[in-house]
Amino acid sequence: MEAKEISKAVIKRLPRYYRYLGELIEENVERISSGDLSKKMHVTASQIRQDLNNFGGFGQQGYGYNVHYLYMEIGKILGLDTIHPMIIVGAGNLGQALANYSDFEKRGFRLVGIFDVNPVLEGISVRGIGIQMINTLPEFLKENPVEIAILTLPKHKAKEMANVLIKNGVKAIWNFAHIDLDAPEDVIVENVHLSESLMTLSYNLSQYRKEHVEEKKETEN
Amino acid sequence: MEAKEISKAVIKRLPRYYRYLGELIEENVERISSGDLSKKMHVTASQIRQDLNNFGGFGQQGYGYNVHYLYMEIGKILGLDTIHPMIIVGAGNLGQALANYSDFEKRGFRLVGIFDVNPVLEGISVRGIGIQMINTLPEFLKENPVEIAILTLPKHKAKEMANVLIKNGVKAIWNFAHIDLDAPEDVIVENVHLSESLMTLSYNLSQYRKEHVEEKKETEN
DNA sequence: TAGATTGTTAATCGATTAACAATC
DNA sequence: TAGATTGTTAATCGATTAACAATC
Repeated sequence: MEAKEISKAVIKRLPRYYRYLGELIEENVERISSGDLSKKMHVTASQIRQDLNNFGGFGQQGYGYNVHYLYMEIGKILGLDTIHPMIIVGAGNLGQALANYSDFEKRGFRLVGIFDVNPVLEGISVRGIGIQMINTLPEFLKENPVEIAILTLPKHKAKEMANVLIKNGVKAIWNFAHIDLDAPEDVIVENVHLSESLMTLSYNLSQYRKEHVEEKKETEN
Repeated sequence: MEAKEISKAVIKRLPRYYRYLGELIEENVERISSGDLSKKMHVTASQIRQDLNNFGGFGQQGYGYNVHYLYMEIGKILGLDTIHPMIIVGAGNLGQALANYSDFEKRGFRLVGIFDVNPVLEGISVRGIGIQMINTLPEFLKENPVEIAILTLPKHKAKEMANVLIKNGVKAIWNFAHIDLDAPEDVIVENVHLSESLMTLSYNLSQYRKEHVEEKKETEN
């Protein structure tokens, strides 16, 4: 049985399904059809059924999908049924903001350490976790199982520290630095490039304006 | 002359080209061919040429692309040649982290106000800008031109405030709240759903493990 | 001019949507 | 059983890659 590769596009949509299903649970909705869900989410029913069927038949003909069951199943697919020990590397504003993000904990992402290069920050406690100096990191990784490292260091330091993380067995890096890390293929890298997101917004803004300056031309047609 | 719609996929790649070109400028590289750039960026040369030709012929046969010229042109396409006045709505950890992000300023994104609902924060200054109470926002928007609002409020407050922003003429929302805003089509919304990004990482991590637990099966083939 | 490399058309590949038989 | 809705195959659409003539 070949492990059929699931496309990145599908995977990116899973968390959004998960979110909507969570909301439906809060509203005490017990079942939903792909048709109804598609209206809520502004996607096609076909896409929902195709996406889900990559992972198995979660629905039932004539009935639809059981909301709670589907929620749990997608949770499992996303790996939210296990605890993921996590460290933050870079305790600046963004690092600290993420440390304070209690939602992650709920989903099994457990913060176990915070590290920085700046001695001024040493010992300062964020959400009960003291900031440690980065030279203690290799030892820490030997003694504590860590799956995910959140990399919130400025870009000139990020590349170097990424290598330390990888060398010491971290299996995934959530990268907020504005660089492309070149990690071996057994290390997962997920990038959050905020400035690129803002530029995309800026593009759309500029584009919209251009189109509407040209509204006069439309009247000629 | 019809305004041919440019695909979202292309637009998302533009900031990355921009970033690599910026690096090339720092390395004093004057020109580059699509072939060489493709190796650096791990994409196909074909894609680079196709992408760029959506916006015009920036290169020259037999020569390649002038790095500085292309950098400037992509900057213009992304709207980085103009100033975008910007406010932050939600002065929690993330809001403050973004306020402290000096890189945005360099690209023309100028922070002109910070707002929150929490009276404890009133008057506290972040990067020289005092946090204001959110009820002063409509008046502020009347007196100050604001293009972009960064929405870093918890989700239950975010929807409501998004409506206030839209009603008062904000043209774009950079949304960090875990909800889908339904804005009119003349308001640009760019979402940064951090928890969804982390779930994608978690999926890839779990998936990788599953595949490598099954490595034993591979030996049977 | 000859060599290099673009701009662009054509071919391929993958993702989305539509359709419908299977089935609860 | 009849109606509803899935799971899945087939059709369409769009994006990526390959190829090459145009041209610097």
